[in-house]
Amino acid sequence: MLARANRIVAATDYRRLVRSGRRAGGKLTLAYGRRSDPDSPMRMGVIVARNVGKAVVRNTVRRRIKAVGWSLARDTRGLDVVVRALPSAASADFADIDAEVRRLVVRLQERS
RNA sequence: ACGGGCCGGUGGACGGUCGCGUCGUCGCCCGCGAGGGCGGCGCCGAGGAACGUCCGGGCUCCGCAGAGCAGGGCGGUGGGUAACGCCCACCCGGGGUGACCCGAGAGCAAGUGCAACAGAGAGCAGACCGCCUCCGAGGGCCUUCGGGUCCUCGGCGGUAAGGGUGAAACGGUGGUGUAAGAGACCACCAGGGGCCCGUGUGAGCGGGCUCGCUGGGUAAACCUCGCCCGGAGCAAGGUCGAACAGGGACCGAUUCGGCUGCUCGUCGAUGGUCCCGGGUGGACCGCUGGAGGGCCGCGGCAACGCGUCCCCGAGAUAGAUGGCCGUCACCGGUGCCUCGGCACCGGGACAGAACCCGGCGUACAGCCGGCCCGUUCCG
Repeated sequence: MLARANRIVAATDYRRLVRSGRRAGGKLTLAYGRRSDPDSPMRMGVIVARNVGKAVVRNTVRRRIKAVGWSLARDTRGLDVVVRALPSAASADFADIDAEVRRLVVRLQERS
C-alpha cells in the first residue's frame, strides 16, 4: 500500500492527469503521467471503474496496483501517475500486473 | 440402515516478510501560537449475509390549528415489538401415508367489468337430437259404424328426465306424480339463510329447531369497507472559516481626475489599516455504546419480557483492513498398502463497511449438532 504522501488525493489532480498527462497503454492497464518537482516523491492514483467487476474484484485489482506502486515509489521521484485498470485486469495474476505497471511507469519517466 | 421433514450453529487455524488506516505513546523538525510534518514502538482493524435498497424505526432539517379529499400500503383471530408489509401461537381452506408444507385468508344477496374453444343454450339462461298433449293431412288394423288404436309428415305448444358440448349447464340419488316432465311433492344426502343452546379472549368449534331457500368463478379487475401513512435524507444537519470579488469606517506624507486657468480647500478613484455580511476551496463536529451481546434465574406454549452479573477493541473520505510465501488441519482424486496410515496432485464458496438499528429477500464450497416422520432389519 501507499502512504498518503505517495497518493494522489485531490480530484483536480486526477482531472489534470487524465486530460492532459502523457499516456502509456498496456493490455491490462492505462497509465497517465506528468513530471512534478524532481525532489518530491512519486505520487500514484488508481482508477478502477465499474466495468472491471464487482466490489470485491475491484478492491483486489486496486490493491495489487497499489502494491506495485509502493515498490516503485522507493526509487522513483518527481512523477505523478494515474493508473486506470481495464476489465482484463480482473482475471490477471499479480505477476502480470506487476510487470506491466512497472514497464508503463518507466516509459512515462523516460519520455518526459 | 436408507429416504424425508423441521430447527439451530459454523463460514479454516498458526506463522514469516514487505506494507496501509484510526487511536495511544516517545523522539526530532517547522510555526509567535493554535497546530502541522517525519520517524520508532504498541493496541485494534469487514460479513452472515457487510449485498439488494424492498419495508419499519431512531436521528437531522423543512412543513404543520382542525377536518376532509387525492395518492400509497396493509387485510383470518389473539399476542410480541420502538415500529413494521416482520415474528410467535391458534383457526379455517388446500396438499402430503406421515413428520410437515402452502394460502393478500375482508367484501362478488351495492354497482360495473372479464371468460378462448366447443356447444342449441354461459347469466333477467337455453329446445339441436329426444320425450309428450293438441290440431291438420295421408295410410294400416279393429269396429256394435258413434268411433278406437298405431305409424309417417307438417304445425301451435309443453318439458331440463335422457343424449351430446364444455373448466362450468339453476344441487345429488331414489320415489310419488304427470300427457311427458319439473324441489311440484316426499325420504335421505350435500350446501345456504334465520333463531337458539353449550364452549372459547377471539377467529371459530360442537349441537338443536326451522325455512325447499338451492345459477358458479374472478377483487395482486375497477370498486366498497376497516386500519395505517407529512416531505426529504448523514452529500441530513451544525461549527469555524482562507483566496478573489463586494460593503463600511479611518488615515492620507504618493499618483490621476472633477469643481477651476493658478494657489488653498474639497469630492471621487488608487494606496494603507481595521471592521462587516455572505459562505466557495478546506478543516472540525455529526461518527459510533446501541431498542447491543452472553451466562443464569423468573414469567409465558412461543415470539418475547423482567432481573442479577459479565463483555464490547472498524470508523476510511479517490476511500485503510492488503501483496507475496510457508506449516497444519479439512475435502476430492491417484498410487503404495502390514487395512491402519503414508506419499503426490488438486480444491476452499458467496461476497467488501461508509450514520446506526429491527426485518424481509437474494447468493453461498463445505462442515457440525438436535428433534421428528416413513420403510426395512435385529433384539
